[in-house]
Amino acid sequence: MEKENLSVPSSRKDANRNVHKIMEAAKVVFKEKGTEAKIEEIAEKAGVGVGTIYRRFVNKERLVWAVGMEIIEEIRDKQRIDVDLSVPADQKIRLILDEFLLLHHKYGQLHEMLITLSQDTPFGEEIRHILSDVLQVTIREGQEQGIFRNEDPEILEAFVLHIVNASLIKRLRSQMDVEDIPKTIADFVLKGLS
Amino acid sequence: MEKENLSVPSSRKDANRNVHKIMEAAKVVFKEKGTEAKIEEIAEKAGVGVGTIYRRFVNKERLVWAVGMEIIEEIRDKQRIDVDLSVPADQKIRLILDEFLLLHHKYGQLHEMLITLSQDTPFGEEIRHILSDVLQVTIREGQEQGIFRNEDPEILEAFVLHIVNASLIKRLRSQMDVEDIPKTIADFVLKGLS
Amino acid sequence: MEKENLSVPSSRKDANRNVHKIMEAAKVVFKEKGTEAKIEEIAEKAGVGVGTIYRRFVNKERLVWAVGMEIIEEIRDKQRIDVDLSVPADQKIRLILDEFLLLHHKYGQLHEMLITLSQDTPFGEEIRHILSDVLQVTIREGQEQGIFRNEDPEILEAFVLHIVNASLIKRLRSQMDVEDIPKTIADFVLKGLS
Amino acid sequence: MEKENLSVPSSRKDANRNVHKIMEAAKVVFKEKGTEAKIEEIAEKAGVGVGTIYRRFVNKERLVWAVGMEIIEEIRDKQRIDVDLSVPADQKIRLILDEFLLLHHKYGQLHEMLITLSQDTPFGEEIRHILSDVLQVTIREGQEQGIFRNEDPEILEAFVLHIVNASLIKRLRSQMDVEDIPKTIADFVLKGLS
DNA sequence: TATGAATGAGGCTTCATTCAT
DNA sequence: AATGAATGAAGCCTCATTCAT
Repeated sequence: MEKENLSVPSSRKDANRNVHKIMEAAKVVFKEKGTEAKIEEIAEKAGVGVGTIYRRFVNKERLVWAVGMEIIEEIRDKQRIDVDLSVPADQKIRLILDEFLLLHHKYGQLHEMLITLSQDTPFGEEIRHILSDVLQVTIREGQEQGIFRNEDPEILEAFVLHIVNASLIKRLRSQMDVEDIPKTIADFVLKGLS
Repeated sequence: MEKENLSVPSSRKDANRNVHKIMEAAKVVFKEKGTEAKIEEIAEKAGVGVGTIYRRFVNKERLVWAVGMEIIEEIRDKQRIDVDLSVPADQKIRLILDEFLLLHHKYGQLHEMLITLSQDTPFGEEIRHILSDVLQVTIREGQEQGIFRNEDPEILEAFVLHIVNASLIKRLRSQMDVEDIPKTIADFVLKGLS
Repeated sequence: MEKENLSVPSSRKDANRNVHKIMEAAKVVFKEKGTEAKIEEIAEKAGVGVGTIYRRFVNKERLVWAVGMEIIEEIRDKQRIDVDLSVPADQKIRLILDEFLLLHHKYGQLHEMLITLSQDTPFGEEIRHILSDVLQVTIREGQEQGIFRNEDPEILEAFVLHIVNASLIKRLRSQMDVEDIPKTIADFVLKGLS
Repeated sequence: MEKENLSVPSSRKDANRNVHKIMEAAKVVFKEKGTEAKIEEIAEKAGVGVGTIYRRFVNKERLVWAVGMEIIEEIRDKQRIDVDLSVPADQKIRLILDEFLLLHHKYGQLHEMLITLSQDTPFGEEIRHILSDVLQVTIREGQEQGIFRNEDPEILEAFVLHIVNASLIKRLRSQMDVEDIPKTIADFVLKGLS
């Protein structure tokens, strides 16, 4: 599915500048309040009128999707870099998880939004695919290297993806130093994979 | 915190029958739609007027809590039985996870509700405590038996609890037979613990 | 209009005892909250069920009327005693005002209720008549004694009645000692009459 | 307290036109039904949607305040003109009372609303102050001119203010010609002051 | 007859979406 | 094209009144 289906395209530069402002504002507000965030608040933070949002995004749902997709892509881009390194698969998993955790720190509530999106919407397939891609490649790599067990990579990937979750992190934060969390999670995941 | 804080108590049979009908309807509707469920819909499904719900539950939030607590207790009761068996700790973990998964199958969206509840409400502490109790005992048991590694039991328990999650299960359902899910999850968890 | 029109009559003693309990409770609650008072609160204070109130008083309005009428009659009875004394009319007015103020102290918000009742309901005529009766007699007396001016007694009486008002008293309370209020009001009224 | 606290300000012409329409409609409806008036009815009479009212007035209470304040100010403005005339204090009182009575005729139930407002809300102080201001100045003037007695002006003012009351006027209307009411009230008040 | 649980119309308020400027 | 004011359906909750026990 193309980006054009999410935000209405325009040839004007200022219009596209607005789309960008709206997306940035939406990220900030969705991060704090999740899908409950009000359109008006996003408009205010973006410095545009609500009407402008509706000119660019057919409805609230589409804006949510658009924001979700952008983050997904941000995630993928970072992971791509990790996956191209020449280190053992378990090292890569650690790196990928680190990226994930950074993004969680950055996007808060948005993670939940993505999970919901990936389940309930027509974009689900797309989102799942993007997120899975890099992880599965790495898992297969690990299996070939004999580091990971021979379970279906898709399934292992589902576990990994699921573990890197805002609510788990929140929970762990109350029980350990924040900087230890990535290692702890990676340890658990890698044991699960082995 | 006492149950009386959740539903207004009454000595009358008919009143309590209605409380029961409301709770059952709420479970069904919450299962489908989560906290977004409308009071009117619950009332209709319960076969009572909205006023009846408000007579027994101060507001919607309290009804959510009440339903949550009841499920939590249902979970605990089942787990208690497992934990008293004389089998190795890893066996118990498998059993406990089986129970969990059955309940997830039964309660759907309600799981998300519980997670949210356990984070944001005054009942959180209580809920976390109930859910943790049995698991931690078993984890400690496993550590004494030398089956599980010596990480802080609270942290291990957080992982286990987190993995048994509606969205993971939903995801796995699209990739494997439903009856295989419990074993797959248990395998992953037990590896993570070992 | 007869009392029977207000509370449904009953031959049973316990029923009449309930009417009494309800009326007393209603007075207390109306005093505090005015007509906004909830039936359930009155029932609770009376120690009866709401159903019992509705058995005796067709609806809330009738209960309000009944309470109003009873107070009106209490007022009249006290005034009757004053008016039969053999003192000059201005003395009597002072005494009558004293009674009024005592009742205001006793009944608070109910005074406003009576005012409203006397204007908007079929009982208005009756209430006005009872309240006016004694005052007008005294005013006429004063006019015959040459103490009061010869304005229409009904009109003078309207002024007197109006001045003895909960909100005025409340206001004065913030500016003078409570025990001085009756005299201050009486002074003003008597000047107005002279 | 500033007007901005009552209605949300806006620089747009159409918005302010609506605020005006809402206030006018509210005056009319409050006049008839007092605070019990329904928001929907006001919206309908104003020819706007309910949402429009809520865009400008945080809640119903604020709308009541806003209407109250506007009337209070209308009263004060008229009184200011009277008080600046060079006539004896008793003449001024007559004029001020005339204004009051005109406004009562115009605003009906709203008078009760103002009384309640001046007692129970954060605006009370402000309202009392505005209403008192002019009257007290005139009373003091009369005392200096030897026309009024030397009672505390605040107290005398309380009486005057209290007498000019919707319910008294309503009552008098049933007993005399409407055009005679102002004189009758003024006569009584001035006697009370002398 | 007395009880209090049940009812549901009706009120307040919110917010995604539309539309006039 | 951009704005933000306007809209109104829809949700939560209250409470006078009814009705089953």
